[in-house]
Amino acid sequence: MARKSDQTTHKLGKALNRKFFDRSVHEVAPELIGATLLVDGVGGMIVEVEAYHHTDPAAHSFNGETPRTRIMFGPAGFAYVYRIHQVYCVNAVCEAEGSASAVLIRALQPTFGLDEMRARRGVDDKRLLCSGPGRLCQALGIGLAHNGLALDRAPIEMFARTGVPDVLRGIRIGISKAVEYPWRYGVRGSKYLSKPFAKVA
DNA sequence: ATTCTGATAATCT
DNA sequence: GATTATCAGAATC
Repeated sequence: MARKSDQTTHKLGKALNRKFFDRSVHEVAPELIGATLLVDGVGGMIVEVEAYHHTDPAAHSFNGETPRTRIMFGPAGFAYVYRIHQVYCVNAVCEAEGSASAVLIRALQPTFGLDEMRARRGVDDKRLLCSGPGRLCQALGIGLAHNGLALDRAPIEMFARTGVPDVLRGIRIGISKAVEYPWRYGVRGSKYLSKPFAKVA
């Protein structure tokens, strides 16, 4: 059921390499807004992310390395995938090896492979394809098999944004610790956010 | 538009 | 046995 508007693409910047991620999460997270994430050619523009720092009680890495969080303690530029309830979430590991910081990818604006995403998700509404960390993993076919994969090698591709979008900042969602840290970023007015941002003056 | 509840499984204590 | 960086559907404002 792809309509013409579904096939609209956006301009892709240069491919992101590991160097891009080897900086503070607080620099990388806002710059990922407007970038593009594809897995096997399916994906879209990132419209919402959250930063998790190793000094942050809400981060999985806060209490030290465990088998699950091993990837977060490795070098930057790799995918950390974990399961929560019945879905998966993807993160981009940032900063130097051992810093255990990552950016959670929370929502995409679907642009490539709409039909495949609809088939995997079992819904038709474009707004429900990738508007949430679990939804976008299902739409792109991401699972535990992707844990530890490099973000700059097949099947994963990431591209820089070509312009600077209007980026909003706010408090993170769905966590119970360090609730007040304003480390969520998103595109102002996007229809594809997992939740609207609270109004800010 | 906001709030709630149950599903369901790996991980850690 | 407790916890969880979620989702969908239902109920209520």
